[in-house]
Amino acid sequence: MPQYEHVEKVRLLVVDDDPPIADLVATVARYEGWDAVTANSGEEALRQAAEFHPDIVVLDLMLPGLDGFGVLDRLRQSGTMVPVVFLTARDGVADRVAGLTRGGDDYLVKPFAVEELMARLRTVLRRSSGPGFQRSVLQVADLTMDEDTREVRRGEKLLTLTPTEYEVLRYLMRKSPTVLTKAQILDHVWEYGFGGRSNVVELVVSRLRRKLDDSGEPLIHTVRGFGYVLRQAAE
Amino acid sequence: MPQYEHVEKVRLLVVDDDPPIADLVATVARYEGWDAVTANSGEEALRQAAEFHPDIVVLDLMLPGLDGFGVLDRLRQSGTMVPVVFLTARDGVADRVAGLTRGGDDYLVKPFAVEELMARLRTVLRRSSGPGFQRSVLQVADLTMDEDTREVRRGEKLLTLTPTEYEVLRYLMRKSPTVLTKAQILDHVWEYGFGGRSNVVELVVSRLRRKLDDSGEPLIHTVRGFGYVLRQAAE
DNA sequence: AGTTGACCGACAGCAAAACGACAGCGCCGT
DNA sequence: ACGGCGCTGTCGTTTTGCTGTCGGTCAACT
Repeated sequence: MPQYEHVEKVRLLVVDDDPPIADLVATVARYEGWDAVTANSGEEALRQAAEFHPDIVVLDLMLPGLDGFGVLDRLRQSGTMVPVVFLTARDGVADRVAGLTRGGDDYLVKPFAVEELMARLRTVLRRSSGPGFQRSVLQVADLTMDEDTREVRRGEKLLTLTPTEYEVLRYLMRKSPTVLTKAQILDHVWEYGFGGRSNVVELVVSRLRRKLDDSGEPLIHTVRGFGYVLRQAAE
Repeated sequence: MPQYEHVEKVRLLVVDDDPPIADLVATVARYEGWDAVTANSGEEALRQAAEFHPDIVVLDLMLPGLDGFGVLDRLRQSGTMVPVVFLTARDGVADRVAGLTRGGDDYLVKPFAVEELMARLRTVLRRSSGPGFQRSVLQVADLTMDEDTREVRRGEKLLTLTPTEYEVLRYLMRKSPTVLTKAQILDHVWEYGFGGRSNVVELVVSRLRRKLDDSGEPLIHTVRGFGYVLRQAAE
């Protein structure tokens, strides 16, 4: 079931001065089976990095005192090549971030969706773990999703999905054949702090169905009173 | 038989300003062999959390004084990652609930059914107790129920159950081979405060029988004048 | 054979889900 | 800076199918 396999648990360090955010990320990561620790300041981050030896770091750029850039410099000075995914405010330092993402690192704008962050983390890990990294292709029945090229196919047929549709489908595919509630989908795929009603989930599912269930048997099933599943219909 | 196994008893803190509700939940939990304490205000909840060190918390969001969100914040600030299942009024704070299932927590709308609550608690515990959590599959004779995929099978044959049927069957399976009275089933599977003390249970059992006893020997047996059991017929 | 409890078909009310239509917004190209 | 287009989410309507009530029939125990 898991797409990315480590022999050992992935070790994640989350650095954000807003404890709820740091905990949120750490919690979600632990649910994926990772080891996660948090730091709420740049200084603490350096301490944790030295002790914990993370495989990957989520680093907020906007930190009081020693900021994200500072943390990054010090990390690199100490010789560690640990990959980093940056977090930045929307209108923050977007241009300066661009230069940071060369080494296989990545960045995300706040507020983000947790599934999006986890996907980026998995991608960065995959790319940075040795040279011969392989593609990540999700598959459920005759539906495939290539996370590198963002190509989605039902059988041979190429589907054109909007960003939201893509994210919802990825979540459904990743969790398949587990049944997900609308609240779970909403909470994982939409940005934290999104106020909208779970009605949007129905809508996106409806649009997804039109695109992918058009050709062939339905793959997205409604579990009335509970939620949705993506799976091949069992007999 | 139990899906989630603690070496020690599960420690549950129930927070609700309505004492009957809090006691109801605590009582059911104790009946399952858990340790349970109650708190009727946010302040008391924090005190209890500090003293009792629960493994999981049931937290009503609508509390006088320090409300559920406040309690949650304080809990998290104090560094405890204890998982929480929230209770909310139907048209109350349903919108503000967005984001709560993201960290692995869950929520339930009042009035709820006790078995539903217990099931959610077990799920959350299972998922948050370390990595590599396994599926929860109930089995009685050749009848299986996967609580993640909600797939129910009699032998190979896949059954399609409505939500109520599913809940009644889960309760029967979980308690098998104990005989349950209709009142017990009604009290556990239907929302507390459900008015119709009619023959709904008979009806649902009847519908269940048609779906699952159709193929093979009957598994649901009537104990006339008392109730129902789910078990393989004893010769 | 009578009495009581259980079973279950039929129906109606209702809640959840599907979806069409529209409006706001951001993004992009010019 | 402006205009256009496509994406997203809201609203409201339609559709679906679950749920519980009623009441007649059946089975079991006395």
